[in-house]
Formats: sequence, structure tokens, C-alpha cells
Amino acid sequence: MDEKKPIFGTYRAVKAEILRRIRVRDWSPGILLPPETELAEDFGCARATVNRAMRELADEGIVDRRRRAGTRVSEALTRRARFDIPLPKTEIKALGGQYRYMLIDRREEYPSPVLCSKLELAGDCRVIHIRALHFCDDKPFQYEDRWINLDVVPYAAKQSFENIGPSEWLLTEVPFLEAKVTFSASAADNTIASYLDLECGAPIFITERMTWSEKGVITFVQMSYPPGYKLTTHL
Amino acid sequence: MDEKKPIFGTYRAVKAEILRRIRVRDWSPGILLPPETELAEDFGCARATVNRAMRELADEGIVDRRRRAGTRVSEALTRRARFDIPLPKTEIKALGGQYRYMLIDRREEYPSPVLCSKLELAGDCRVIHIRALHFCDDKPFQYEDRWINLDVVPYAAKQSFENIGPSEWLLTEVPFLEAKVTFSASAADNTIASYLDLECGAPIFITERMTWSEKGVITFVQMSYPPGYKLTTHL
DNA sequence: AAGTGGTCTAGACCACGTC
DNA sequence: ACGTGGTCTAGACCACTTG
Repeated sequence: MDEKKPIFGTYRAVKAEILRRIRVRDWSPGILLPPETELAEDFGCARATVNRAMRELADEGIVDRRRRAGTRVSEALTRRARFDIPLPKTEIKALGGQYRYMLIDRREEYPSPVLCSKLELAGDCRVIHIRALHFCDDKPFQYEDRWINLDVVPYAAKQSFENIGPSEWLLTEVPFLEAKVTFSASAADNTIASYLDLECGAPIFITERMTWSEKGVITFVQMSYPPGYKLTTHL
Repeated sequence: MDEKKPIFGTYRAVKAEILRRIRVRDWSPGILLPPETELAEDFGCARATVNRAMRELADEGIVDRRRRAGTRVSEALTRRARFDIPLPKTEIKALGGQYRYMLIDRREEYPSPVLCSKLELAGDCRVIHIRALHFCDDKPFQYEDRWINLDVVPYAAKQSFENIGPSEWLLTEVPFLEAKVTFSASAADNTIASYLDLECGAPIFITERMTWSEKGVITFVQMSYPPGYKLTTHL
């Protein structure tokens, strides 16, 4: 009497099977799944294989895992997507355009109180404030308003940023550990409108980014794009 | 003569060390890295450990890996971020608001040619066109304009969408394999302005989403948010 | 043809957090 | 305290692709 049991020998197969069971409500949201050891036996594979499948599902937000507490189907019916944090130069080249960078303004400042709270800074530190424009085929593509924390990146004081954009410079000089990115829409104020060659009040796409290293906040930047700009995820 | 060699026994340590070497330009962009076997020996750990570290780095876009060709430091100095594809109900509850859903309009249509090309549809299929509003504490929070492909989701024809939002219904009924999300900013037209209670021309944040299953495009949706809305990544 | 990453296994030990 | 996931190991075979 040979038990005929389907075998899921690869982590992809295991993952697909788990997803299937979730889909058909074999396992519904909130339900506690069997432990890895048990699933491995069910599926006829090693625990490591189940683990890999589960780890990816957890990574995608489909299940929640906690030691001792086990694995549950995620309650929040949500999915995750990813996108590349874009570098203007790369972005423009990908569009097939000619990239040009222009520094508007660079000054060393003591941060304003509001900036201090935003950057989580002590009041007595210094920052570099940079404003710049990025062109695509000589049309303004992005207006950049940036502060760099000199406590964390002191050698930024020696960089003029006249020939290289701060994004690019920072990326090669100060690799970051963590970043938070925010997207929003806003109306162009006078300054931005004039730099981006728009009417005042035109809808602009804004991305804000804050990056940290072990030592603290590296930089905060607000980037404004004229209408027509689209940001797309992959996957 | 005991060789004193640092040992990197965990995949996190290995990953950190590789990142460090990339940072200090031991390995610069485009460079071919040693094979896993060699690194494993260097690091004093199993190949699987190096593999795990490398896999994550590849996943984060820091290195590119190809069989036989080996692993290279990525040329594109870019990083990846992730965000949750939000469900209005979840989003509003997370903000601590009271969620309310309102169907504006639901009709079965033959898709227009422009929609056909957008949805990659044949001309003779049918779609459901839905427009709806999502409220947060009785303030309009999101205007939804959606098309559902009846070839892929025929049973959507039986759903009135009067009491449940299409995002929610689709998420539980038709799990998707893939999604493409686009963000942009635009000026509110008359329709959107009136539904979102804005002045015509106000800047709105738009996210568009297209989702696929094995059988083809499930749905295309355009969501409009009034000024003030922000979308934030985690990690 | 050969070298690289991709994956699986069986076993082991450990860390964590719930019970 | 103890069961769960987290991770490492050593070895093996395979798939892909490039030289």
C-alpha cells in the first residue's frame, strides 16, 4: 500500500501550495499555520525548504511569523510593492534624455527650529543647505531642496556641489542604512514655479526623503517634479 | 603559528562585511566579486551563509548575480524601498478615522479603444466600470475610478458593489500575482473636484494600479487623493 | 566544457517570547 | 519551561550561460 501523496520538493512549489491554501480559504486570515516541521513532513521536503518559502511569504506581508507564537495568515489584506529610489541622472538617462545639473545655491547654516525637529537634530549643529536643478534635454526636470547634516558628513563642507549633484555625491560617499520616502502632490509656489518654468499653483509631484547612517540623519531632501512626471514600481 | 583571521559566522556579519568592502572601494561598481566558495573560505563560514547574504544584497539591488558570469557590484547606484499597497479601509483606520464607502456609479460597458489598449484587452470583451468614494470621518478621502475585466473575473457581474468597495472585494476574491503601480500629481478636473470637495485645478495625488492574474489583466484603477495626502514607505 | 550561482537535505544548536 | 522560528553546516546535485 503505497501512500500516494503529492510532493512539493522546491521552495517555489511549497510557496505556491501555501498561497493556494490561503486563497481557497483552507487557511483564512488570522489562522495559525502548522509548524514548519509538520509542514515539511506534509510536503515531503526538508524544513529548510518550508522555511525559505515561509520567509518569503512573510517578507511579502502575506503571513506573520513570530518565534514560539508560530505563523499566521496576515489579517491585513495588503500586498507590498517595491521601487528604486531614483537618482536624477539615472532616471533621465533611462528616459533617453540629456542630463544637466545646475547648482542654484549652497550655504552653510544653523538649522531653523522647524528643520531641527524634522531632522531630529540638536540645535547647535551646522547643516549645508543646497538648492539645485536637474534638466532633461534642457527642460527643468527636478527641483531639489536639500539639507546635509555636517555632524554626520563633515567632509561635505569641502564639497562645492557645483559640478556634481548632492544625491550622486552622497550616494558614493556616505552609504545609508535606512531611508524613509514620502510622496505627495502640492501646488507650486512662486519659487518652485519659476525654477520649473510653470505657472504658480501648478500641480507638482513631491518626493521627500530622509536617510540615516549609524551616526544619525545624513540628509533630508525635497524633490519637486513638474506635471507629467510618473513614478512606477516594478514587481 | 596560528593564523588569526576574523570570522564572519552569520549571514548578517557576512553581508555587513561585503557592504563595508563595497563602501571602502575594495570592491567598486562593476567589479567581479570572488565566487561564493572562495568567499566562504575567506569568511570562515559555509557557502550557504555567503549565499544568503549575497541573495539579500542582490534583492536590494546592490549586486547583480548571474550564473556562470558571477556576482558584480551594481553599476546603478540606487537603492530599493518598499511600501504597502494600501486598502482605503485599512489606511483610514490606521489614521484613526471612521471609514465610509459610497458607490457613485456602476455600469457594464464595452471598453473604449483607449481603455482596451491600456488594459491590453481584446475589443469584444466586457468590463465593469465603477466609480466610488471613500470617506474618512465624513470627509472625502479618495475618489476611485475602476474597470474590472469580466473575462478574468466573470462573477464580478453579480456583485453590486453597493456595500463593499471593489478593492476589498477583489482582494479577497481574486488574489493577484503581479501589480504595477504608478504615482503622479495632477490638477483636479470638474468631476474629481466636486467629489473631493475641492476647487477645480487643485493639486491631487494620483495612484494608478493595474493587476494581473494568470489569466490576464484583472483590473485597472485610478485613485485620486485631495491635497495633504502623503504616502510613506517603510524600510 | 566548465565554472558559477541556485537549491535541497539532514542534522544541529540557539534565541526568543509565549504559555 | 518549552515549542517555535532563525540560522549554520557540510555535502550534494542541478541549471544556466558564457568562453
